[in-house]
Amino acid sequence: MVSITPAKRKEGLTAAEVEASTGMTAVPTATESQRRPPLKKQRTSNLTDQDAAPSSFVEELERLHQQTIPVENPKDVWARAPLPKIDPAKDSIVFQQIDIDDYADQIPDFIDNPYHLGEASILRMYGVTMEGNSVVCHVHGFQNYIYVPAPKDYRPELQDSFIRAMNANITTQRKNQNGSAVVDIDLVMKSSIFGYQPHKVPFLRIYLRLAALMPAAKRLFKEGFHVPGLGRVAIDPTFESNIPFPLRFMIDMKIQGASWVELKAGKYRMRGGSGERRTSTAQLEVDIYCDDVIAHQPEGDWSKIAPLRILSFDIECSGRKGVFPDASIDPVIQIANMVTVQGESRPFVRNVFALKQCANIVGTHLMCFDKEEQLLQAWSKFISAVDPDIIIGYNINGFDFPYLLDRADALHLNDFAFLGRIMGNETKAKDTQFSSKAHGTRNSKAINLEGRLQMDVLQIMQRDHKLRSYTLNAVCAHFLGEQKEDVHHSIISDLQNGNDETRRRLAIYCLKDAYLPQRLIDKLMCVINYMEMARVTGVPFNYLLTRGQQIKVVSQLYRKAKEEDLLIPALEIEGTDEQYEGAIVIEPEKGFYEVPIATLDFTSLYPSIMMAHNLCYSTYVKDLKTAQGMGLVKDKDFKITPNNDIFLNASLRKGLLPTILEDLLAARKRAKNDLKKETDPFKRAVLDGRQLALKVSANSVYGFTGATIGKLPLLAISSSVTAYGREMIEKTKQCVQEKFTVANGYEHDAQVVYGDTDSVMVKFGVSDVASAMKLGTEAAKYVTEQFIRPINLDFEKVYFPYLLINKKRYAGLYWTKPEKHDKMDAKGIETVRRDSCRLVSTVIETCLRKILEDRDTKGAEDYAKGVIADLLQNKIDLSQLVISKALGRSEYTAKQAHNELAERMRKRDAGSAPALGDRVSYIIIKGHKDAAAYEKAEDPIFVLDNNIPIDTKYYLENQLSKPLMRIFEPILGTKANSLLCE
DNA sequence: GAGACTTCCTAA
DNA sequence: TCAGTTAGGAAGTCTC
Repeated sequence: MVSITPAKRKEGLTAAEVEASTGMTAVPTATESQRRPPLKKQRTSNLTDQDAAPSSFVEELERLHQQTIPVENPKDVWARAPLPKIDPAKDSIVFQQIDIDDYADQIPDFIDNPYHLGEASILRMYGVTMEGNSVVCHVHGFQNYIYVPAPKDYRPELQDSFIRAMNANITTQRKNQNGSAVVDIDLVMKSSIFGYQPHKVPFLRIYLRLAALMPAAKRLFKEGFHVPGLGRVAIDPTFESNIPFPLRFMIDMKIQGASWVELKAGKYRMRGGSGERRTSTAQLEVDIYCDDVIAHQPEGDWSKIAPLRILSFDIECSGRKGVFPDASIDPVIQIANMVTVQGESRPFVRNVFALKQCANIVGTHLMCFDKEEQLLQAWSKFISAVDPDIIIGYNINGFDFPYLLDRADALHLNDFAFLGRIMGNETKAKDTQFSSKAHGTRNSKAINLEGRLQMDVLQIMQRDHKLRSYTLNAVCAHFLGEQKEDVHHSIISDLQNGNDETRRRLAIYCLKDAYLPQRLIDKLMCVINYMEMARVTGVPFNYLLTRGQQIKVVSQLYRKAKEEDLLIPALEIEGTDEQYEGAIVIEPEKGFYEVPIATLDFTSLYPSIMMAHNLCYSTYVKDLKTAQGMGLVKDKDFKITPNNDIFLNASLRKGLLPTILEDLLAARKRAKNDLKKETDPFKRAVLDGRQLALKVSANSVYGFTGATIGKLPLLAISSSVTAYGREMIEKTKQCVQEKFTVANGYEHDAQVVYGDTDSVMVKFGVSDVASAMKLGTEAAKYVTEQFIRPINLDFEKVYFPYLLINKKRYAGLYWTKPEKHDKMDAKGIETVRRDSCRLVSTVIETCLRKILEDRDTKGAEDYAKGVIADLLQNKIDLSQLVISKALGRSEYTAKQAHNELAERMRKRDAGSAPALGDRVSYIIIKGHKDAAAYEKAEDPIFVLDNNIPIDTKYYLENQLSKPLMRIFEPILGTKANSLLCE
């Protein structure tokens, strides 16, 4: 039996209760802040009774335990379902592929090998069968290739000479090649996607023996080389020569990311036993020829998801006081693990690997070790035994994995770091950097775990959700409405060095930190949503976390281009800083509107513009002269965009991007329809994830064409899109204001009071919501008729009342039905910004509610005055005053509060100081007169521990006053000033 | 002390 | 070798 201990519960306050009793409640607050307890002082030494008290999490463990089927030995549940007997002659193998990589090796004898290659690139697909067996599949015979336009005098007879010349040059550049670089050349008829080409022209498809030779081949063409019989050959750009090899394979074989593949009986060969040598730890290892892999499109029955095993883990290490743990010194003392089958609600493995004895925990398999080396080795074996498909945790890429690897290294454990599915492949942490305009720069680490997906929940949160803080604590409070029970790192060592009970306490914390990432992933349905994104865009699952937005569009573009014999050039990016004009923002008629304001929106504006006007690389013509040269006639064959760019009409050639967008939007419509009919919650989740992925994908096509630091920028597309958009908004405004007039028999003259990019806000003059809705619907229909299909203006909602503060800043009650408003909506103002302190957002939010919902401006004023009084009397809890900002760069020209603080913190303890990309929290403390804000910023914990006085004047004058004035002024006029003078 | 410039974050 | 877009408010610092 699993060791059962009756939960030893000492009654005590929960952490939240303790916090609540110590915090001050000067601010009656909106929902979000109620979930967040006030900042509490962290104890840094001396264990108290409370430290031995078990947490309420034990109740959760007990619940999980009660659902567990008892087993003799907890390790018995680790292994996967046994592999059924397979007869390769009779049984097909069907699995969901989740990861793919490639390597170079000798091609086995039984594989068809027409070029008699020795060593060649081999693809390796990893996956899981519906029965839950893990699979590694070696795919042979697929050669990487690039295209170049055939040189003018190229003739098929020159092929051997051409290959020899390339080989001579490539092997001289790269020595260690075992065999020649170029395997074969095909002469094919294709055309470039980049600019309209009326005819296909000859291209050379050059097959490379090793995938890794692609950059060398590309470079060779760029630099030029001599071909006997042809002369000097220099070609730039080459085509399709910058795509990752596994993706190339998937595109050509029509395999979508995370989709199902089938290996027919008789077509594959099993490894192990008397067969080929096994190289992986997967249950089933097979070889197959590339053309024999059958790809199933992820639709209908093939939308299902295999019973993937998800391991969530967390480690604790024993640090020294005030110093961040250092793997060369500080031991790993506990590792907690939870293993769940995707789609099931309960982890079937819950265990802790602990250093030194530890009291039992209900429903938890405890493994205690005397030596750290034993602990680490046992955990490594546990990974192989459980054989997880997905490994999750919080900051596992940034901390847990690197720490474990460094620690194993420090202890000279030679057999620890083999955590992937390929035998002999050592797991290492490699520094990586990711930087983009949207997400800034961030350093992280890449961990190779061949065949196992990694989902670092921290990274997922940072990518997908804009939050004020990304600590596990803050994220759980936000999404799960519950707190992680925080153990300050300085007491971890004390707990470890205490007794069985204190170590038990620590283990419970550790377990909960392993459980929470799983809860988050489940709640946000990350696995399903990411899989659907991989399926929709066709990229391998792990690209979604390790790469940017562009690869997803590239994958779709390549797939569509291939169908039409179009080739994609590998442009050298020269990082131009040239910008193009974006969307229009209509000058707002600022003010407080106590009449309904109807909002009309263009649905999927940019995608619909690209579809309506056939904007694409393949329909683009550089200039009029070129168009005339091709005998094209304006209007009949092409149109000139408001940006003065030329694109063909769809009647002459339908663009690829419009086709991709139509497919995406049609697929979304299908998914949404299916969703309406579906009742099974699991299938519903899949469909919902799909429609979301389809929408996001459609919207990112425009951004891709405008990405000047990108794979295939064509600003003619992006700037024409925005130009059309600007024209449309202007026209919409004009249309509405001209049609809805007293002169035309309407009650009032309509007025467009604001509009941004794809929307206009209309005051029809009517005083009730129902009439505004009716007119809004009528206007949307009328305007839509003025545009080309599929452009569509939609009536979406009414704001009433509506407070229009400035461009991109407004608030109002949001109505979609005339009976009752749906919610209060705020855009751009302090309530939705992460860089204002919580005091400001809650005060503004509460004032807005009083003004908009209660229509009680006086109440709002009194409330604001009350808060100001509390602030000046120091009655506001510290947590309300924390300001946070992202540390966006390592060098700043101007001094910045958050950066100056980060630097000071680095001097105190480099390990725990904020890193590039992290959000830095700070409080403005009292300083000498005239001190700049950056001199007065301090770490909230430091302020609390050292009882440093707060600069309340700063919070009043620099944080509260202006936002308050901005919302009160449109209502009270200059009277608003009196608010602050008392 | 005004205004240019830097930085962050949001709207769409 | 990788990295989606522009518009725009607001706060703070720098410069003269």
